[in-house]
Amino acid sequence: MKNSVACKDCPSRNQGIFCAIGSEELSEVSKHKVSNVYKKGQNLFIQGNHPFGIFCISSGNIKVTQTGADGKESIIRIVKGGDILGHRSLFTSEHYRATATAMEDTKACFLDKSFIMKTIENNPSVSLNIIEKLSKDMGAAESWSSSLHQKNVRERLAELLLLLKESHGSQIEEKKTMIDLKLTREEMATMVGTASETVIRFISEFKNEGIIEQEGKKIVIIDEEKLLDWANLPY
Amino acid sequence: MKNSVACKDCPSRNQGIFCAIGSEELSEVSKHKVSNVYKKGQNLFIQGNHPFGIFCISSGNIKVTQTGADGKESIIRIVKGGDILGHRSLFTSEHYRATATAMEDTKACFLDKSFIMKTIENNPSVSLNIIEKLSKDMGAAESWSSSLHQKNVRERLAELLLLLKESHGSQIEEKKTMIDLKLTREEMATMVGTASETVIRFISEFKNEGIIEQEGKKIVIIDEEKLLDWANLPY
DNA sequence: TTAAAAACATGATCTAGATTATATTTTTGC
DNA sequence: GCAAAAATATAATCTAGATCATGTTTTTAA
Repeated sequence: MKNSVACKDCPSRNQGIFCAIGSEELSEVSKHKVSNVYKKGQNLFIQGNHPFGIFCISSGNIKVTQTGADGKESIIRIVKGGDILGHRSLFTSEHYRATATAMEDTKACFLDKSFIMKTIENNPSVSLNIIEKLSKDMGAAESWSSSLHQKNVRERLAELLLLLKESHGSQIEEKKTMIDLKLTREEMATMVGTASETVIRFISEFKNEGIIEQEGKKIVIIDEEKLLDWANLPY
Repeated sequence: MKNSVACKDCPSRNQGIFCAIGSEELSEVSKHKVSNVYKKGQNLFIQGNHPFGIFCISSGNIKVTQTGADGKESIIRIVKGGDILGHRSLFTSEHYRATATAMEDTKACFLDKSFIMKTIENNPSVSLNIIEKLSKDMGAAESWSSSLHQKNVRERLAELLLLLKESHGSQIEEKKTMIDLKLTREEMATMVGTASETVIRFISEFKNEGIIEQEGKKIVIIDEEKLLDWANLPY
């Protein structure tokens, strides 16, 4: 409860699902929330556990991973400040299907189920925002799924970099956009569905071809055009 | 408008998102709906078009396909009677990302956007049902996506048959469940992400091993245990 | 600061499954 | 009812990318 900031002063306030509710209602949310800080590597929730509410991320990036039968991990989503987390399992009354891990030090607030449900029922704007968010995520998941079918690794990797640019990019100078995420090649491999060696190989190729460069642990896109070509996107 | 049945008499009434609303409100829905019949092969909507409302399927199966840059098609979902269709694109105000095609003669009702939005705002139960549905679909999409990463074709095909059994299975006798869908090997291939020849091969193997058999165009699962083994599911 | 552990890099092999080819069976339209 | 088209079947070859191996660099922790 230290580190606690009122919702109205949350850095992510106007991106979240509560962006359109009135200030009295927002202070209700504020009263009910429990703030928390997660260190890099800490889990917000674990696959198989029971959900009791949702998380509102105020800052930091969180990776959502699914572990298969053989223990292999896949990153299925990366969630950033302003997003909500854990809603899917909450609304289906299932156990968590995935594990959420802080990729860096992260601030998140927790809201319990009954309060969330009450808020949804009383605020159509909140439920519409949730519907919209789920719909967007669903579209992204399905598109990505068909990319997995139809594209080879190089194309998928190019597409991944473009998607990360959209979601986590920040322009650092004319024509240079940095992806604000520290991802290992191994982690990218689980997102693209390949071996880490293969990702290493293609990332090196992209670097040699002047498409990207490395700024410490972060990737900078310097030739988006070529990347778009390589990604072989429809429409 | 022939073939039109009141919502309260719809065969799919109690599975849909309107299952919990009052009878006066349901007759409102009934008044606003436009009923339609689609012949096998007809499209309900096409990738790239603009959505104006949602479809409530009263009977029949519909495949939702995405066409990639090279023109290759992938089936990303199969929707059956009782489900809604086209909501995702409607709520994100995007163009349709996929094409919906009747797999057999199908009855569907259309509800326009403004009416849907009004109904959601006035009926928390409807919005909760939509949230729940989207959450379920999202979970399925993400699980499947990580299966695509982590499993080989044989495992994925086994998993697909089990998923179709859940969604479209009907028990025809002790230990025999028929999948009520006429799918070609080619179509299964696009769902699993392989070549049709590969699906043909493995389906033949499953038949030889006494795991499945064919009833006309439909597949019957006769040894679910073995299929579960092969699918290599987690938990 | 320095030793151990991750992460990155690159080459050599190997294999699941794509592709190509050919034949048979089933379905469809006229 | 029959010809054409689509779907199924099976075998032979080929390749993208997995796996294995070995070395270097970077990060971490003590």
